[in-house]
Amino acid sequence: MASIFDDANYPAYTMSTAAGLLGVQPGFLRSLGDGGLLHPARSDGGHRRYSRHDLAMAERARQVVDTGMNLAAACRIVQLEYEVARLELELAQARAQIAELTA
DNA sequence: ATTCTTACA
DNA sequence: TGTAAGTA
Repeated sequence: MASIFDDANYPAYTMSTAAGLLGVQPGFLRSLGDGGLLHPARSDGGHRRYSRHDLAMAERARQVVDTGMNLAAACRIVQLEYEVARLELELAQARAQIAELTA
């Protein structure tokens, strides 16, 4: 049985844990939020709580920054990459549905 | 005891 | 950039 702790969207990681796992500074993670790429959940006291999905996005952003992009550009690029991936999936599903209906 | 967040200077 | 005050 699936637990909410298995959900990639469950906000399980504190700032220091997330930064440690990714090998980045806390400030980098925070700036990804300012750049509109991440919207981490908050604890009752206002501390950021990152999900595995947040971590995956942050990791990709780090890669893009490493290629020389500034932070704002990296946030935009990763955001667009994510949207393209989502649209590709949606297109594939739509095509599969068409194939089934026209069979 | 230390880290994290916001606010403000 | 740095400090302060409240959290976790």
